[in-house]
Amino acid sequence: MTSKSKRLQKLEPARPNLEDVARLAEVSTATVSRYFSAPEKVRPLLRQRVREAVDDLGYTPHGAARALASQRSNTVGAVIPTLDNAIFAAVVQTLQKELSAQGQTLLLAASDYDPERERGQIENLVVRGVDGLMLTGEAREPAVYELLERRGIRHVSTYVHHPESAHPTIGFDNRGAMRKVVGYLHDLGHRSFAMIAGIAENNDRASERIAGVRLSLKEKGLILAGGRILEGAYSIAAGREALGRLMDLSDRPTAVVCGNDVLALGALLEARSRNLRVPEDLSITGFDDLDLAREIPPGLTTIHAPLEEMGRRTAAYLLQAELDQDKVLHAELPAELVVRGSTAPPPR
Amino acid sequence: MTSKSKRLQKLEPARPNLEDVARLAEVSTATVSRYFSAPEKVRPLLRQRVREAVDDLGYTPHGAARALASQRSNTVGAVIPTLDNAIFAAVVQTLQKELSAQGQTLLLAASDYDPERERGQIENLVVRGVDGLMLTGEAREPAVYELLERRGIRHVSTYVHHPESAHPTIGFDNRGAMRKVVGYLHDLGHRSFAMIAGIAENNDRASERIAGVRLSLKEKGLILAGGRILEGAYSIAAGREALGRLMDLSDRPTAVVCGNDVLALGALLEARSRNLRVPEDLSITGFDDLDLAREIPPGLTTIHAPLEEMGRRTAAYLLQAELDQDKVLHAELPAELVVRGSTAPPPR
DNA sequence: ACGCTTTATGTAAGCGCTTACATTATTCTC
DNA sequence: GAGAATAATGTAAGCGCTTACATAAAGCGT
Repeated sequence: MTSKSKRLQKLEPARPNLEDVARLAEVSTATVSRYFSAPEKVRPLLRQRVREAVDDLGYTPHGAARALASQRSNTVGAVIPTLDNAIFAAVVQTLQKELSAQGQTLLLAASDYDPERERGQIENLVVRGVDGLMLTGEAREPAVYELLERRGIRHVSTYVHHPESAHPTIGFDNRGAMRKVVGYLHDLGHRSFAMIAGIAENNDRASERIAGVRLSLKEKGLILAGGRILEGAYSIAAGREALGRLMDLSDRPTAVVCGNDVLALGALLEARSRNLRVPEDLSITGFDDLDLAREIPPGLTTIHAPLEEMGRRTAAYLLQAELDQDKVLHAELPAELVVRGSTAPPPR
Repeated sequence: MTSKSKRLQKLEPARPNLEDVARLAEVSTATVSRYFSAPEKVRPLLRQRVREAVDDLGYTPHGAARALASQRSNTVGAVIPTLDNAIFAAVVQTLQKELSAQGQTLLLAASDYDPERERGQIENLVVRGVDGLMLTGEAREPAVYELLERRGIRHVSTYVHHPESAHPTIGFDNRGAMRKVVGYLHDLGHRSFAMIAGIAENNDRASERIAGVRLSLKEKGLILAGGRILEGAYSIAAGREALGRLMDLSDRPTAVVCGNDVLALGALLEARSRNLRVPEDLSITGFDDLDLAREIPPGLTTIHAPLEEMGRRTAAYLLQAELDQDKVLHAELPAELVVRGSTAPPPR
């Protein structure tokens, strides 16, 4: 008497379910279920019958029902700031591939660098029942981590390495990497520095990079004055504009350290359009090592961010069967300096 | 007597469910359910009680249960070739934003330009119960569309405009756009053309772009000989290499039409490193209009692909409540020629 | 205050699957 | 070939929610 049985079958070809398959194959629903989740447990003869019934009916399992009954979603979430930046796109790309190779699916959300929105996205993914969650950076309210822990959802902060943190991290040492950059430039003889940074607010990677530059300059007895550290969105235009402002200073820096390759690229292009020679007149460095860094003349000296490896490790961690309960994962991936043509000793 | 009730509550803080909330708030489960899906239907007093119970227990709805009971997942899927290419990343980014503004979540999959894998990804998303699906291009086996139709899953092919197709499309006219490019170059006086294309196999966008160039040259009485059309992966390196080969030809082209901006960028860089002047010695065009196209000197003449609009329209279409049953959507978005510095009349 | 409509709440039947446990068939062991 | 051990099935109880429908409460016109 349900609305379903009332109508003629021809009018309602209703999505077939496990029971329909079971009936047609003359087995129980349990067997059909096993056919999908553990085929080796069902006798070849029945396996064959089930297979035929499935094909006949065009049956497809119902993911939500499966998730509800089994309490597993085979779904992993990722919250990144934006896909507009290749470094996030690359990691998501790898993550997606690895997950999909293991029969998992990726739920993706972008926060646009807004902590409120990020929190909403995370909560949403929790509701969707993700089994694991990749986060970008580690700076967020404790309440968020509490939720994740209460629900027992495995999670990991990426793009950072915080060995002392209570939450797992997979990434690299942003400060340390900038130290390498500054050390290298200092060794070349540079004493007049400036930095074009990403926007530090709500972005621990950006602020750690700034801190890295600040601190290592300090160690060398140098100070990064207020006007010599400019923050901008990660865009070529922002890089251009910032370099323009630095070059308009009466006391021009000889080395400009950029928070990422996109800013550095903007700086490079602006320098060129001002007829400044890079690296003879001015050294410029980036961070990330995008494809373009290698290709664009004169080649951008930068830090190589191990994006693929990060994606792979993240996938592996989130899918790992057993977790060492007493030890929080802190995987440090190497972020090495790649010297190319955009750096040289300062002009006399 | 279930394993749950056997244990002490302290040992098992078990995820609270609707019933727990209902009990604590002294209302029925239906009311709690309504509190979430239609709060205006529950009296303020009860609303308050429910809210408190939810907070007290730290309750979070269970997405799979919800999806199962309501037969809606509030989830939309997208299958793209790869995120490594900014044009897909940009659309996914917009799509994600728009969906998330409507309380929907994005399930993402990448096919790596492999039809088999794409099919698997689509099937997987269907199992996951996506309410809608964004596809890239339109070339795929009929069986895939049949599945989608049988399950009543709304879907749309993007990056193409095929007004005659039985499946909805939202995109631009790849052939027509290339016509504009060729027409423009021809008007400038070019008669010797070459093309650096993306790999056409399994990629209707790439092959339509090739066809567009071929056909419009033909209309002008010109032929694109075999050796003058090179296919390569969408990478700077491939663009470089291809331009190198073209320039090694005895009969060099004066205009090189590229299948996308990345290839064009490679071509541009290679030209520069060969001391060829662009556009004086050689005109180069791209397709997509990435940020970089505007920034890189001398500025890349290219086709502007309306990526944001495509993402927005796709989201709108997939979320639309009612669909006009008798009319298949074919939204053509404008793909205009953007003239910049990389093109000029051919050298004498 | 009375019936009538409108609005708010509760009851309970599923949604389609998984899986513990019971039952039955098969394979060994000697 | 009997009995034990093992493997293959089946039975049925949920998983946590939504929603049609029944019921109760509130509002309203006169």
